[in-house]
Amino acid sequence: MASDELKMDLGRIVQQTMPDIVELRLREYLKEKSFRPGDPLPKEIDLAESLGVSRNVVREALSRLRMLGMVETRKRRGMVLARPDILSSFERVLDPSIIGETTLKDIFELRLVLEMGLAELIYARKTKADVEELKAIALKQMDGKKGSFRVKNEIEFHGKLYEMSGNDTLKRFQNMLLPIFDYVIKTEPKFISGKVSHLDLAELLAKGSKEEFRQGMYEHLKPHFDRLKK
Amino acid sequence: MASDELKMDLGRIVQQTMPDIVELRLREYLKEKSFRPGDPLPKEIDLAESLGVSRNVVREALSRLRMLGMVETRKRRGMVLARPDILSSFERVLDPSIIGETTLKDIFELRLVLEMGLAELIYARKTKADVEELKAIALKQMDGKKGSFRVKNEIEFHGKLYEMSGNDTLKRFQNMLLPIFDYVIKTEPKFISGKVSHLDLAELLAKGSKEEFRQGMYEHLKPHFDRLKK
DNA sequence: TCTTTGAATATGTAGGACATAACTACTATT
DNA sequence: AATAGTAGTTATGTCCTACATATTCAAAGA
Repeated sequence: MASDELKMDLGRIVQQTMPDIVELRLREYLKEKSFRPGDPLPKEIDLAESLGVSRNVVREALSRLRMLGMVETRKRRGMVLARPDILSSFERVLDPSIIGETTLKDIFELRLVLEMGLAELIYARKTKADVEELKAIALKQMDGKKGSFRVKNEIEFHGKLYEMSGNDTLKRFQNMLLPIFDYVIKTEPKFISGKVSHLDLAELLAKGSKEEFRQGMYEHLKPHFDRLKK
Repeated sequence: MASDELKMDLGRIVQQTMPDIVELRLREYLKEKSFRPGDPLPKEIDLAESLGVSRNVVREALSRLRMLGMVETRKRRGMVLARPDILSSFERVLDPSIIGETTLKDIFELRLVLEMGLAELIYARKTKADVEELKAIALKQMDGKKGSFRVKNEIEFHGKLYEMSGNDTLKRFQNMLLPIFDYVIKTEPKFISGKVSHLDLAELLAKGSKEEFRQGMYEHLKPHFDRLKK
């Protein structure tokens, strides 16, 4: 029996299957020929013949590209290159119960980094209406007692901050990271919150400087920062 | 002829193909039964029979999951649930020539946000050796004249910063965003650099506070921040 | 000119066949 | 008895054929 160490050192010989290869070749092909979204692709049979594989194999590869949103197919008309949504592929894989411990930690840290850097975009784009809305969200929290409400409100508040960044991709990204945070929070011994509340942050955003706001955010997230390991 | 706007508003009715449905059902199935990495999956024929579809359809769906690294298959032994690498799926889709203009801009902004927030992790984990190495990289730049070297050195410097974050996922993420930045830079009228140089940043990191470093980073990236649109 | 009808075509799905690798159990050899 | 070799079994990998279905295109009809 091979030791785990040996396994680690040598790695596993992963034999490429035909669909793997075809997927790669197709990707190269699209890049080489600099296909643009909307351009039509050769039909399956031609691809199969050119590559010297069965139509089955080509279809498996195409199925992958279709999943990623790179190609769209319609009957009779054939296939066209499409513009993939970069986040939807990400979403498929983001399952906290499958992701490893280390990656989970990395992603949680990523959130901290994002929220500290977010101040730049927020201060470049925030409007009065935004700040008012944020304040309203923060105020709602004062009434809420139940834990489930707290979590929901937490998400709403921070979500609003991302929204204020004016960066849609970022906002969506945060949105799909939520289950991860949720998972991490749940595995924490207890819910710890920093000295700076949501309302404090909203006030800072209304009247304070970018640096003051960031400092406030740091304090708000401090319990998490304190747990960062060297 | 339908206008592009109308198309955008209504979206296209995308008819779900069988592999689409099967992929979804399999994903649900794995979640419901709370499969863990290493657990064996039923064999293809059984899946096909249970779902009432041909083995072909099941294989297309499985091929997708295999691509994402969610399942691994070995002959005779069957399939097992695996731990997907969350970034590899991302990588497949990150082609600047295909991604839309807006998303491209969003991603570039994401970089700015990351580098501003990165200070937190860097200051929590940096070592003397790291700082020295960073300084060495910054010094190399002084000699270089050619543009290609400048870009390479630029990447090396910022890459080192991500590395110092001690967050592997983040570092890899940055690495795969590089082609995007490259693309954005190339479409810029000219290469503009801020007042604060790499060497300045390295010095700040050695002697300055976290806030000073972040301020330096802001100045370094200032040309980009100035171009942020409301 | 507009509508309708039908043929043509590329993808979608099914099902069967066989190759191949890997596991099992058994056999033979020292 | 321990090891090496052998044959059989099994699930995946690949190929092939057939047909359904949607969509386009063009010809026929009003």
